[in-house]
Amino acid sequence: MTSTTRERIVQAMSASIQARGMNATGLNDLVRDAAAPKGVLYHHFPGGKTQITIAAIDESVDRLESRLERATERGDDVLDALTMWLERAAAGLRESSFALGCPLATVALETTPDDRDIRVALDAAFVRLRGVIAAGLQREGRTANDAERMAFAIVAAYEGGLLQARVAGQVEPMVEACRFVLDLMRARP
Amino acid sequence: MTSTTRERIVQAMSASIQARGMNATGLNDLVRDAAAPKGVLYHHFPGGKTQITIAAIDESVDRLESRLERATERGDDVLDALTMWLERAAAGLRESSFALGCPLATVALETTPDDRDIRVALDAAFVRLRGVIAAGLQREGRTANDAERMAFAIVAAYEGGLLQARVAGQVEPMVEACRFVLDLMRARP
DNA sequence: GACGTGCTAGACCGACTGGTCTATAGAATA
DNA sequence: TATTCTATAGACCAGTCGGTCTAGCACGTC
Repeated sequence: MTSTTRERIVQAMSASIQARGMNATGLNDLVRDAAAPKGVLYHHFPGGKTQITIAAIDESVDRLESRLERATERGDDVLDALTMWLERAAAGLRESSFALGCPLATVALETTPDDRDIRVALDAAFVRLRGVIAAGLQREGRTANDAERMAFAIVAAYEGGLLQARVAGQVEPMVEACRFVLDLMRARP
Repeated sequence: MTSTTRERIVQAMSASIQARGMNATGLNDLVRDAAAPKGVLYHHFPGGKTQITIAAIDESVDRLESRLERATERGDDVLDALTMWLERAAAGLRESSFALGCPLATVALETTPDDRDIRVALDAAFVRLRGVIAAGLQREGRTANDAERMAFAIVAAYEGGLLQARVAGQVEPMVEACRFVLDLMRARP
């Protein structure tokens, strides 16, 4: 086993959130998937399920952010880079038989305003992802204001399209929604 | 009590899904909110929690569809009508202190492909809502293809924006994302 | 070797879950 | 009045939940 117990637990949580969501993920499932005994949860995550969820969010956004940075900083047109990202996301969704979604969005809809710590982590996560997109757009001459608004819209189209695609069992809702938004943006400098 | 026991249970489920999601809603919560004894669940919903969830989805989409039809069939410009809808949604979100979301999206992210019946109900729900929007756009001269694509994008922007707004604790992500998409569409005949 | 420390290991807990059961009240039909 | 059907009513069930506990193992450092 190359990874630490703690890492395996966080990864199991991320994966299960993508497929089933936070509330449908039991701590027993987690220790089974991570091949760990129950007690390690108490040791590594004294904050309980909330702490594991936040760790999974942080791990997910780290991964997403670096992939997004790599895609948008390659010098090509940012909107083209996002279109390619979209194609790969669609392929991945189909490969998973429409089982896997975005872990951030799923947890977002499972929380109430009382889950303060989780929502703070989620908000910070979306701020970072939008920041990468907006930075790329600004590098291409968009104003800070325009870039931020476009980032809102791009992330929204992706999350909202993905959600419709999963229940439809086909990628079209996600692909069409995102492509439509990206094309309109391209047409308007 | 003006409504039937069955209706009160379905409404309690809809409301709780909006706030907490399906998995965080216990059957005990439901019968408490509906002021009903446990046994009525067995009687009215022999299909268990799944059947209650589907009934809540159907009830929600009936309500949403009729409101959306009323808004888009008034003869005004459809995109203007949707902008007004957006303003009201933003006001409602703020009023709820960012507690209430879309019941369809929440359940969508809590289900797996194994939850076939629920996903079928959700897909049908989104098809109906997109259908109302696309019909309005076609009445204004858009082609069927364009109208459908625009409906994908509008619903996606709404759901994705709402999700970001809830964790951010401010309406901007939803308002900016939707307004941006609607404005771009207006600029392109 | 003794000791402290970081971590593994799994038994165990009360609370709660979705779901089932039987008893019965009330209205409609015979 | 007798019977039937629909719906209410709440006790009850096995299973699972998140979480806690103590025991012990493999390390270093004194």
